[in-house]
Amino acid sequence: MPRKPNYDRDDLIERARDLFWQRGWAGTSLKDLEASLQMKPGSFYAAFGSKDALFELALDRYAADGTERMKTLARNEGPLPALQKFPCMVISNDTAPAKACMLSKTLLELQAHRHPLAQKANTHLLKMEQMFAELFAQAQAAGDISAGHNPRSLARRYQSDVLGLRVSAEREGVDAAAIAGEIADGLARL
Amino acid sequence: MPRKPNYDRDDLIERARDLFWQRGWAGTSLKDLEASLQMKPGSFYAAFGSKDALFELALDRYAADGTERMKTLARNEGPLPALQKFPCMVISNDTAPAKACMLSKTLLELQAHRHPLAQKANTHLLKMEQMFAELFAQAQAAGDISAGHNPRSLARRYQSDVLGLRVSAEREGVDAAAIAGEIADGLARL
DNA sequence: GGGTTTATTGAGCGATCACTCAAGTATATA
DNA sequence: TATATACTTGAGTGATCGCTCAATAAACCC
Repeated sequence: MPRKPNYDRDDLIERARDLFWQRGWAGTSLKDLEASLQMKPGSFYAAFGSKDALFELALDRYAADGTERMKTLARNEGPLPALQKFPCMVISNDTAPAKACMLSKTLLELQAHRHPLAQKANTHLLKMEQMFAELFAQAQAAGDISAGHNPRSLARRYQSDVLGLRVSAEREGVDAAAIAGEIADGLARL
Repeated sequence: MPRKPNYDRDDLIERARDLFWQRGWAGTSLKDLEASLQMKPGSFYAAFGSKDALFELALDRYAADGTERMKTLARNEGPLPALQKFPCMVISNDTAPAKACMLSKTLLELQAHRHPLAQKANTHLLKMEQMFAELFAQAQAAGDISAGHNPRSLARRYQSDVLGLRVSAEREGVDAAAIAGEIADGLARL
């Protein structure tokens, strides 16, 4: 004999992700969340338990979306073209709340406090790196990249470059698209 | 007929820089600063005016130190070796409060709020980029790097890579030294 | 040493933080 | 329709935020 909530939970998590992604953990207050999610404190805490718990859901959602976008790209265009297009893609989305990666923002903000969410971000970054490594291995198997390289090393460097690109894209007066192009060109020469 | 302060202002700024660098703007409270600087609120505000004002001094100090370290390196070893050794240097300093760049941390944390300190970080990053461009131009003039490249483009890419490296160095389980080595190797092939 | 000037102290300011809970409201089943 | 079971509301919690200021202490000039 229950009563259904009058909101879409996934939609709320998505809106929370956008807020947290853009403003960070400390930079997003419950007042901000209440305004964006159109929820009063009581509903908020009944639905999510705490600000941290919602942030974790948002982080999981962010990582899952990123992984899925990359895998879709690889399925449609092949491993190497996907790796080449991904950098440009992540900084070109003007509707996204930020250019920088939410995982790296979370890591940089909370790592010093040894906050569990920083550990969570760390884990997601590692999974992303492993996905990149698989794509590099597939590109090697397809003969698109020389087999002499270690896929895990390539992935480590690639991810580092993309994180740098996305920090640079957050700056003003920097042609991030040019950097993305250089990263793509670099992959073609491997 | 004044009374001298019983502290060394530069030393206080340095300690504040370390705190802000490690914990970020929102992550560093006045209580933290009071404890680290050994100052009561009254003295703190008499000396610095506000938390933001001290953060700005700390940011200026951080940028000046980084610039000086790089210029010293270039004076002692030449432009190209300096550019090659810098990435390894910034992530190897175990006494530093953090691996990541304070300017990029500040940018990522405060850019969304259009906080003046984010603009300040932006400006410092641009000056650093210009310094890198000068070093690339000098390396080209010395014949160490092919003259075909645009020094400003090289600097833009180099800085992006170093920022990415320093984010990666903040993670656990990532061999950042290996990435630094790859960046250095890449410069040798230009 | 007296007088002036400045540094230091620390209790406490209003605002905001994340969060709670009792009361009220809507929806399902019986 | 009656009742049980959620969900929603919003005033209000203690804690902490950045910061103020009147009182006190110390160092300088004469």
